Amino acid sequence: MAPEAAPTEGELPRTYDPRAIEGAVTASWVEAGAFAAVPDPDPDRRRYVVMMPLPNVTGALHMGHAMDNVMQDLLTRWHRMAGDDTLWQPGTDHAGIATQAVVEKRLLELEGKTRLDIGREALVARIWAWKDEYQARIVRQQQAMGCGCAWDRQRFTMDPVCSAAVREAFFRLFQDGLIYRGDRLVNWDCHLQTAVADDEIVVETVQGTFTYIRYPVLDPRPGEPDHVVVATTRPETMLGDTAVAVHPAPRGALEAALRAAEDKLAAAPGKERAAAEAEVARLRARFDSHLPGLEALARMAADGRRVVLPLLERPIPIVADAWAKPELGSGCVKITPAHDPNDHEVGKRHPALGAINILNPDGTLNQNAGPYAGLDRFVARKRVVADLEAAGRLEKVEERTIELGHSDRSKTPVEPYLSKQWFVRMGDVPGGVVLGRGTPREHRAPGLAQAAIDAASGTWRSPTGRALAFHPDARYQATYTAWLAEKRDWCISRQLWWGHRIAVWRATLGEVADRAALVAAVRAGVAAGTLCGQVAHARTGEPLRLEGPDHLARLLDDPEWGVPGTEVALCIRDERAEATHQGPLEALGLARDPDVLDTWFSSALWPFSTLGWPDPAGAPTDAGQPGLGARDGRPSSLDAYYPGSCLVTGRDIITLWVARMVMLGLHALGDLPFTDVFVHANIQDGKGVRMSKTAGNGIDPLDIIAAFGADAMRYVLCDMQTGTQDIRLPVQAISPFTGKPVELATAKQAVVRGSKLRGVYEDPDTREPFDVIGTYEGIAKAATTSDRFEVGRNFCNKLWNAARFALLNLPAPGPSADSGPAWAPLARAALAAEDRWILGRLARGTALVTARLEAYDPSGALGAARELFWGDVCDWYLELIKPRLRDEATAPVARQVLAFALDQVLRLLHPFVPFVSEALWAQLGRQAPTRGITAPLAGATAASGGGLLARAPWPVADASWEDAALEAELERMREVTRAVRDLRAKYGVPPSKRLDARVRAPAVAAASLAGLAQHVQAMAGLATLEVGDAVERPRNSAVQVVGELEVYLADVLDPEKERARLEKQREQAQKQLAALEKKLGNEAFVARAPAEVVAAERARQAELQAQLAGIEQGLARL
RNA sequence: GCUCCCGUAGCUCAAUCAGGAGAGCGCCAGCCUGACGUGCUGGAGGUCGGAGGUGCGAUCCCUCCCGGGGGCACCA
Repeated sequence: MAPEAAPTEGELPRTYDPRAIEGAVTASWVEAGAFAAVPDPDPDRRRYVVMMPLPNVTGALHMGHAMDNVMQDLLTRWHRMAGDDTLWQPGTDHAGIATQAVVEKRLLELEGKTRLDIGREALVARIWAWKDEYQARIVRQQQAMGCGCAWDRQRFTMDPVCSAAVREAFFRLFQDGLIYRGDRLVNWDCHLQTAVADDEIVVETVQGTFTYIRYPVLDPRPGEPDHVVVATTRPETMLGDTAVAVHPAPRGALEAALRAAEDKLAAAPGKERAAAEAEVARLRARFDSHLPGLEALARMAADGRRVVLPLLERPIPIVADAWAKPELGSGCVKITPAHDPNDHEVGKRHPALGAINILNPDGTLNQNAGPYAGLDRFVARKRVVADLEAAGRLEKVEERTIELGHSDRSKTPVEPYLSKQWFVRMGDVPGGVVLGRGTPREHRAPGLAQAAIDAASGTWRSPTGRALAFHPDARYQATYTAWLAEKRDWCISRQLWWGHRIAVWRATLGEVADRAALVAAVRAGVAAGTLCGQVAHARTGEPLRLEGPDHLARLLDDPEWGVPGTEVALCIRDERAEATHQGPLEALGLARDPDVLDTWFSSALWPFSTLGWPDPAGAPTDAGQPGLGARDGRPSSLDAYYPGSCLVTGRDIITLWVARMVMLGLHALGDLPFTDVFVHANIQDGKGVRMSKTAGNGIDPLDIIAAFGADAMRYVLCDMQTGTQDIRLPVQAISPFTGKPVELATAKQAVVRGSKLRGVYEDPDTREPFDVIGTYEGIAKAATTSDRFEVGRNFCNKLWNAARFALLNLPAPGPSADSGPAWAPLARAALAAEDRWILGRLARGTALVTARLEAYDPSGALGAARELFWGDVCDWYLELIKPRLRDEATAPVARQVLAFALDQVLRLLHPFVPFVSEALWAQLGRQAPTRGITAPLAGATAASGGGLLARAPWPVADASWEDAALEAELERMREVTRAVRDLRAKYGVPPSKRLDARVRAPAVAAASLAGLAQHVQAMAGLATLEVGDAVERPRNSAVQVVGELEVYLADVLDPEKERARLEKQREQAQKQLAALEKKLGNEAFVARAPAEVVAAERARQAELQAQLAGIEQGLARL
């Protein structure tokens, strides 16, 4: 067919154009409900459940998310094809503090207003609008990537279904005494005015000061120091000091420190010696300079002596506590229990000290700061220092770099702040905790954290026999276990407006109008299971769980508890119960806690909140969504899809999220939410910085899809996913002003409205700002690109064209199809050698791809599929059958094998490149509706199990096609072909020139090669080929030695070139042989190496000797 | 400070149990070969970060050094 002829009906276009197929393929999936999860009534059907690591709605997805999503899609498509009842649950996360911060920031930037200006209701409404916008955008991105999620099950952590689960989980943990409210030092964000978790803090090195302050000793006696010196980076906190501490036994502690330093010096490698020596010297000097004073102070501490806090002139005690290290600073330390975590611990050891909070939530000082009340903490800091100096109490001020924790959300320094917060108890509890209460999987564990640690221990099994394991690299189990082992209680309250409001109503008894009515209400509620409660001790604040309907009544008669300061906290189970209880409780004087829950609390429930727990049948799903309850003989979604299978994520949320899902899944349902944690690589930008929404260095996958196609992007992501090695992705932005590419690794961040917005860069030519992640209104959005994705597009084009070639040779579709020969089973004997060979390769390739997927090795799996498709099918099989396809007598068998090979390749490639494979599959189905070798394959047509490739069965390797002898014969044929091609290239013979060749080979090899001679001729462009064990080398022929074979190519001899070429080969062979002979000449090697290694080396020696002999002969005949 | 990982071709990354170093891109040369120039054929290119050690044998195991990154903790 001439190129300019119009394509026949149904013929594929010449060039792969992703945009022409992606939309239609997506539509066909959606229309068929290809990814819907419908619980199978058969309890023995294998399930495969992946819960999407819910992206948060602060912004759009970048390449890092694309990697995460593609990995999940790869696994779920594969499992769906393999026949599993598969659910990939999509959804988004409200990301409490992050989203509120983004919206608040925008409010301030665009309208100059704060949340207090517009109020709680209006702010929350704006956040919902933001959420709607970004959730839609995220879904668009995921669908464009080809994500085969159960889209009709889309959930959001604050939707009614998930909210019901959050409320129930909180109620149950509260009821079990695993949630309590306590006085804790939290990390306080003064800007957002909320507590933030440890992992929401970024520590930055900043320039700071060390302020040394003198505290005069009250009534010093002769021989005693008249003051102590303490140092601090935050001088204003001295206003909250309640003591000064000194080590109780300074000499012993100093000696211990000196010994440690000396040990370190002894072990110090060269570079660290000088520093270690200096440290030892410094410590020795302290025995004279500091120790006497410290010992005096230790005695004074034991005596109950005091110092005077400057400025406020408050006497405070000297206490003895090992927290004060004689080897550091002055050896004394100020104790501020309300504003320093370590001091807080000291405070607990000396309860009489109390704690003085000097901060207001907004970071100004409160009335406890006396004359400094009302000042911002940074203003107060300066004034305190100035006043100390004026009072002569300032020893010195040092400039120093300090590590300062900043809130990741507001970027302002966090303050340790004493406040009441809600916590989940992570540690072991007396009697243990009940996991999966009321389920068939109910069992006990020492505590929540321990339960999660045990789950990954290797020996533990859940009641259903499941355990947790990390893939492909088990080392992340150590991260997980190490974090859990600390068993630090989890602060779950946030002082925000956006989130799940805690459903607890509280009051002190003093505030309760009618105790009898309260007792009655609690009795009724607890008995009905709609209320549970805790009381907090008036003095210690220690919580006590109410057990049984009458517990509160008894406590109120107890003089220890029945006092006005005792606080009662009641949790209302759900919204229906709230309708009953809220009014009466509030009338009694109880008020709802204003806090909301940490986002990770609702995220931790994701594997079952999405499935309708605790009541799938009653779950208030959205309009158009399927119900989650059991019906039509099918189990509920919860029963079908919990416990799940695999969690796919980057390593950064192993502790934040994975561990918490494990704990809360075990607590609620008694089983693991998944058994496999697949930790994939993170995508880094060109500078090696991990892409993240907050860093603003993300790249929009839609840009890459627009430029190269979704399949190309997926191909490259899969190919990059090797182990857990992070991947650098150099990216250019296309300037919206000049159209020129801008290398982002070197581009300047732009300053817009006085601040550096994340993800906004400056055009190097126009100096105008552009935005690469598309978050900012009014800033031009730049498309991004990276040439790393070209290989993906090239691969897809190759696949497209190979399929196109096959389809051009298969019967045309449509009414004329019946003119072609019908499908018929093929006997092995009817197949040509290359047919049997490719069937063997397909079997081997299928097994290899499957094995690599099972090993969580997407790159290996894709590599195997690519090698099979490109290396075997395209480079050899298609070329080998071209002559047969031109001959109607031999074409039908070749066509049938070709259709089968294409079928198998498309199935194997589908999880990697779903769009192009699905499009080609449709065309293959039209032209070869029945496919197979000995029997028709399942899943090829609508009649045999559904027309979509996404739902077609995964190939099963048929090892009976593997034939080692045949493979060896074909391999010899390929080697001879390559030898001829190599000679042609070396001698510059144009491919169009037909040559005469001879091969001398031992009889057996010669016989098999002769049977394949026509292939060598065709593939190497030969006019004639003579093979035998006695063929003569023609005069003037070049020679190539291939193992025991010698290939002669006539009429190309240029003696000088030939000599040079052979000499080079000889040199190489000699070099290798010499190394080998040296090895074999080593008696120790022969004696001590394994026999099979020695034998292999001997065989290789023989081979090299034969080759060398052939080369020598060739040289001799020149 | 503790701890983990990484360093292999110009680039981005592989290499199972220690036994002849690979892929893709890029580069060089040739090719308008009956689907594909987003292609085909051939080729060059590596002191496996450095130095020691153990082994018959080290890219691989051990120690130290250099360089890069992550996690945890702490800072009077």
